[in-house]
Amino acid sequence: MGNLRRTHYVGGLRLADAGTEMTVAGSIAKCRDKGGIIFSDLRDTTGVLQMVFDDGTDREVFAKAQSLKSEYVVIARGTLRERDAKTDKIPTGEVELYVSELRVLSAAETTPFEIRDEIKVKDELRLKYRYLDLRRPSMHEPLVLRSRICQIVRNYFCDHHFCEIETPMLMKSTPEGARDYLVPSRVQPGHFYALPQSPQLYKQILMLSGFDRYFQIARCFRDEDLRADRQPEFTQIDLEMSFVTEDDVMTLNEGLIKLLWKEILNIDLTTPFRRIPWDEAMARFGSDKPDMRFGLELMDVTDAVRSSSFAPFRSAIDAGGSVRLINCKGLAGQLTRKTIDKLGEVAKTYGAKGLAYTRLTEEGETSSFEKFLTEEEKTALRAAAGAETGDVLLLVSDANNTRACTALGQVRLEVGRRCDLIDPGKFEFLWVVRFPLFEYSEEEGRFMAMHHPFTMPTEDSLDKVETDQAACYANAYDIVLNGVELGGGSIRINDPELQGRMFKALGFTEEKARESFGFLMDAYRYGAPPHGGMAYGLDRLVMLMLGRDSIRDVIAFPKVQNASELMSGAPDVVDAKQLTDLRIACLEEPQA
RNA sequence: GGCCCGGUAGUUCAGUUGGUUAGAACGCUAGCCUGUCACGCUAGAGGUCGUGAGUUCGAGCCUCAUCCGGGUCGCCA
Repeated sequence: MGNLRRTHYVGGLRLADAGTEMTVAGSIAKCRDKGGIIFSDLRDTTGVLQMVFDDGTDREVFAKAQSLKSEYVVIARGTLRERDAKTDKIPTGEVELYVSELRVLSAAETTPFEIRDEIKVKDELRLKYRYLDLRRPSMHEPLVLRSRICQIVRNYFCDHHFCEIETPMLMKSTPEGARDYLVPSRVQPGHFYALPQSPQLYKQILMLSGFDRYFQIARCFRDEDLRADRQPEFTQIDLEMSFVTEDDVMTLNEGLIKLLWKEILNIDLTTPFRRIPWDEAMARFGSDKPDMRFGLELMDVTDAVRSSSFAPFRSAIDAGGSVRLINCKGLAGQLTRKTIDKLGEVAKTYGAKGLAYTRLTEEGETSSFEKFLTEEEKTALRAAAGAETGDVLLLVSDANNTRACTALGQVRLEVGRRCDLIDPGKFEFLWVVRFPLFEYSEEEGRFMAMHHPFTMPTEDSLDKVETDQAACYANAYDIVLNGVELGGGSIRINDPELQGRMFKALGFTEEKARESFGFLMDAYRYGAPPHGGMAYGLDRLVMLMLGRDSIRDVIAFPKVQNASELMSGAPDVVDAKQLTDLRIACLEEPQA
């Protein structure tokens, strides 16, 4: 850099700074060589500034400017001045740097793709050259904002008497839950650590250690298949509090969300957020994370068609199931036969047998099932639905009520998207509360913990833990934003006797429980304050705040669908020696 | 593990019923241009059509397999 040292970042330079002598540094975003005058855009981490060279410029400097190409790294000194021709396309558009000294610090080969926001490039290529992709402002900004968000989170919790504590990344593998990433122990051959799926057990222990309030921005690992909003490693904002109720946890966290939205987006949110029991969320929206930005609520119309001979309804009702309906008000124009067929595919994807419909248009009505109904049933159904000309009724029947609701809930979302019912600028928060304590697993043939095995049952469920697991509810809560689960938590069991009953209800033998969670059960014997907490998916939080639709946009080096990282090429084979040290043999030859 | 979509210049894409020399835009290279900002003008270079096999006189196009990427169901306490 010679004698040049940066004095200014470019992003904040305005007309008021004109006349200032300064030195800036960054990369060349674009050159416009007009012959006698050269414009060159300089990009640093804060923004873009135009540099100018003309016949008043030192000849040697002008020659250097002619040689500039995209992505060359430079440092330049000059005087900031008002532009002759201003632009409002960039924030610094009223000023430019009239350069008197220029140094090329690093030349650059032609990049595999242009470093501009407007261009479309395949994800595969962008991820292989992630360092180039991250130079683009639209990829750069989310990470800068993510850092600010973390700072606000830290300050908020510290201000509220939380203690930030790091918990181990190498821990004991636990049953239940997601598949663990395993790490072999060299000093104890055949023994393995697991990477944490969450700091859950440690944070509960910290409450027993008397820290009263804990938080951590913690990396978590789950060896499961990826999605647009799921990465094998991700970050949680994790917190736990002693001597609190469900309400205390929710209120404190509403404060955090309100602060974040104000500081980052300058949006005033209204708190408290609404709270909806899980049963109601499922019945009205067919989801435990309902998107509340639009209506189209589900209705239970089982009674209207209870004696119907329509076979799908008949079999669902006879098996103790139900018939659910949404009335797509005034959408008959948009929901053509073809579109309804597509919606039927959606319903089937989520386990429904099909999607029944009635389309009421000016020209007449078409229905896939009403010919099987009596006039009375038809009238009752339409009355229940509040059906009018222009409406489309969509129905799912299933022996399993949750499945019926879930499938129709997904249809609801698809109708919302297709018919443009969702305002993308809206932020609709809610808490889903009173989750079921257990969930029946067809695969395991037993009840499993819906949240985790340390979740406190609700008062009215305490006596049913062993006897009626399907009717038990939990002091658990999820915070939901625009149809996405942002985070969740619960009040924990702090009574060893109740914890024992829970393990038993979950089908753990005494030995199995002891083997897996013995240290935790022991810890609770020495005095445990009542406590509860929650954890946010930080990546999803940042994604939603910035209006992105993939979690990858807010993670510096994300992994692709087969869990590899395309830039570095992880995972990769290792030396035979490394495996020998660990006493590990491969059952399958790795592919070259 | 299942289903759906995609892979053609550096990039994004087009490519007819299977037929001669595979096109466009942007980028790149060279030249010109003193107020551009998606700068403009002129010229030029640039292709194992993801990979392998098959059908055919002939394959970017059809068939099979395989690899890679995306979405999704299962899965994710």
